[in-house]
Amino acid sequence: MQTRTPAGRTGRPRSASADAAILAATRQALVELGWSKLTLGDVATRAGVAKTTLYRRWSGKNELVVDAVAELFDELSLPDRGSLAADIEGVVLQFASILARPEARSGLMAVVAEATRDEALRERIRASIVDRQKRLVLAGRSRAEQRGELPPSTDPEESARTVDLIFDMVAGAVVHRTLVSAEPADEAWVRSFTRVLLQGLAAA
Amino acid sequence: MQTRTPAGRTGRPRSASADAAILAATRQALVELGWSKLTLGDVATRAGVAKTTLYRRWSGKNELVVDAVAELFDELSLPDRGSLAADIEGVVLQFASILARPEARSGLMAVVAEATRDEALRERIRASIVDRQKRLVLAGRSRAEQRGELPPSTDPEESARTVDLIFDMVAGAVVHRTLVSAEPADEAWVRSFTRVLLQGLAAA
DNA sequence: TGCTTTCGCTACGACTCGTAGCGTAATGCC
DNA sequence: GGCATTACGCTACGAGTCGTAGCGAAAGCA
Repeated sequence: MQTRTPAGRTGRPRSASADAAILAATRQALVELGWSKLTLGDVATRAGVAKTTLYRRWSGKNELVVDAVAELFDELSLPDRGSLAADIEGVVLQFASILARPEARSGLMAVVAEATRDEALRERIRASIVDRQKRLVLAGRSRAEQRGELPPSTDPEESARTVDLIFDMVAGAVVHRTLVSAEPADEAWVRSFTRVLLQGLAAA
Repeated sequence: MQTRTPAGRTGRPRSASADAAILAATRQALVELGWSKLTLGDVATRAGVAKTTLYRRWSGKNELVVDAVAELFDELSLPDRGSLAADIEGVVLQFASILARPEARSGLMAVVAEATRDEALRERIRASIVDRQKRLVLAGRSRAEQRGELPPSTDPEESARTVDLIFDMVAGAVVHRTLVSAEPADEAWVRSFTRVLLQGLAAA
């Protein structure tokens, strides 16, 4: 993923199956060993490639794990469940089920931690994980506006800020619940969360 | 912090100043090196103690950093600002200013990541950081109830669940905003956040 | 058939880890 | 004051990981 082989390029092309094998091996190693005990040499062995092959494609552990984890979030979708509340509950449950998987838990938090001191890594995470999933917030809002559950957005800048805020609130709450409080984000919790998010604390 | 010298104990007592020096050195190393490049040998040198002394008190890097970071959150307080909204805004801004410090950013996320595979570490984090700050949510609610801004809580179990939910929403949103989105949780953001938290998305 | 790039393999110096062993320093108990 | 006990600083050690270099073979393209 680091440097795709350009189209008009001479020489032996990089093996596409090696990429897939390496990313899968990375996730498997995250499950069995966790972030700190994961070594690139071990990943290479699991994937059946040489360590040097791995270093030719990824500059280090951080970048590799970002790519391995990013794929997990692509399965998120926003099926139409009839109401804004139901739509939110649905996608939050999906998000929670991904975060419940050990390869996502240990990998995601670790790269975020590393990203606090690495601007390029932060950008990579934002591009390949965060921004890609903001589509869900946008889709949910436009659907709610069509239903009349939310007033149509006017100011585009204000609108973008709101999307960011919602995303931070939803993703942040689920992550904190799952990883810090270490309690499951189950249906009961998701219902309570959605109620507060939509109607506020005062209404409860 | 690991094993305080019991009262009626013979032999040379552990140096209390060494504890403080080690924790301060750990925070300094977190600022300069970040989590992944922080080594216990380096921390020992910075603190002016032998590496073996450090290992006698903490079993590893994880436990040491938890203790070093936990101290940062003890300065949180909940001054009475007159209304629930103002109280929340105040404490969220304090929390954001702590998370803006590099020693908190890189240290906290990293130990949370490690804790996904270490039950004892998770418990240590909960005891020394998370649960200790839930007092803020409790204080804010009881103050709001006295003001009449919130209905008095009846069912104690339901009440405890709500406290946990609020805590996950507040802490999660600030952490996500600061560390993942990498945008400052400034006054404008905090005001928007508080408005959604109290009145809900539908009202906005 | 040449040219180019990737591949697997081996080997390497540099570094960190966590522990052990030693002699010394500081305290409580008799 | 002397003794037992524990903490301390220091040094050294094997084990493991890091990221890179060099090699010959393989796989594409002109």
